[in-house]
Amino acid sequence: MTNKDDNYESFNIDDFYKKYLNGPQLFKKREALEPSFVPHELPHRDKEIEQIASRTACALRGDVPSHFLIYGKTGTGKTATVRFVSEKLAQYSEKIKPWWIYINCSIVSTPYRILAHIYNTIVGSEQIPPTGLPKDVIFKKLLGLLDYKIKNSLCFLVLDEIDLITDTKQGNEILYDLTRLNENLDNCRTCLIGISNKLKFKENLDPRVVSSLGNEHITFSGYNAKELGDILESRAKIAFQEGVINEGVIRLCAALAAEEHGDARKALQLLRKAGEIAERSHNKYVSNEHVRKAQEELERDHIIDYIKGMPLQAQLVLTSIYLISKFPKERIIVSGDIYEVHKELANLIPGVSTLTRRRISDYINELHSAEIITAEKKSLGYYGRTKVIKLNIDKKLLETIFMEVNKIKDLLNYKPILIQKNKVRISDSTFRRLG
DNA sequence: TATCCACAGGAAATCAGGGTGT
DNA sequence: ACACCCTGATTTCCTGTGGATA
Repeated sequence: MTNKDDNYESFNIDDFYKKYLNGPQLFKKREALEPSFVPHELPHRDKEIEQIASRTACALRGDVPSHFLIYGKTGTGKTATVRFVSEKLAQYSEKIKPWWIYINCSIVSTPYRILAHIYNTIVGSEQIPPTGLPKDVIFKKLLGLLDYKIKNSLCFLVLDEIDLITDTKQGNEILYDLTRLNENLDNCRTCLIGISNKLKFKENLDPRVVSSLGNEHITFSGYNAKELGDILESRAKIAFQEGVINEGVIRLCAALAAEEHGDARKALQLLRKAGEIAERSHNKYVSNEHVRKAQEELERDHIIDYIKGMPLQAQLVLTSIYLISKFPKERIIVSGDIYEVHKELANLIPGVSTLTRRRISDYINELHSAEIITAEKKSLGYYGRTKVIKLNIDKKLLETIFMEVNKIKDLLNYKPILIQKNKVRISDSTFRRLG
């Protein structure tokens, strides 16, 4: 929920709704632009559809496909293609239709929950509680259920964003267990399909898992601008009223999304947001200007959501960085400074504990990979090895975000002791001298 | 050339909070 | 009531390290 629009001195909701209803209606079916929408056709994924179809086709003859992996960056149609093929496969399955169970590892992220999710999906209710039982008990229950409920048939287990669980020992273990499920089953067979955004995720995969899962894989490449244009066009026809979208708008959305890695999700988001902006400003059609605004807003929204969704301690780490960078004097921010300032801030808020260096270091890394800050490892010789941190986002934007976070808004004018005393770990001149 | 700074970051352990079946 | 389980956040313990300095 964003409430940018209701910050007026007095907002009249009745007028607003009346005006809204009388305004132009641009959308016909907005869902067609959502990431979860599975279209009837998937332009420019013929090769990929064919590969997945041929890997899984033996299911039609009662054979068991071997496990496989799918690689490709976000918005290249991996999940949509799998869903598309699964529906087609069901159409052609004469006797018993195979089961398809989708597991999104960004949500269902622990071994216990993966097992519970599979079990609960098959029985159709929450029979396994969210926590409390031993894992092996659930595993045995699941084996029994598969043999009983999916008798003489096949169950596809699709693990989306599988790379999110392979960085831990437990994650690897559950994958190993899942790949060997068939050895413990009598009547039912399973096929594992792993979907990953990261190409190099195999690196921290258990070699035993690689051998049964990773030998075969399908790669989805990004769409180029023309292909994105085709996708947008076919979706726009479903989503918008006639005449709302012109070709230039589509080309612009496609070009902007192609600049990333050919991300269709991004292209669709852009188009949807542009439509919303046009509607909000009572325009009858979408213009290039709306698209550019949409891009800005999406970027902003993304940052705002991310920061607001961070745990308080992470927000405090970011606040520390903000406070150090706020004071006019150019200075180098290093991890040690952040640790000190965070300690001060944590002591100012009741019920918040200070963290160890180790933990702060993890938060710094997280902020770096979210591209909110840049943290560059630097060796300063006799002055040690540290990370040099820079704030990547606009300070004003950060202020407005933090003004809405109760525990933090009062800290925004706090002057950290190391600023007060003008303590500098590594002086600017030293830093410059060392390059 | 040995030393030493100021951390980085991996692995395992711990803790609190929420749960289980008996 | 009890022993035991899972999870997520964090701590503890630890080894590693690039390069200016003595």
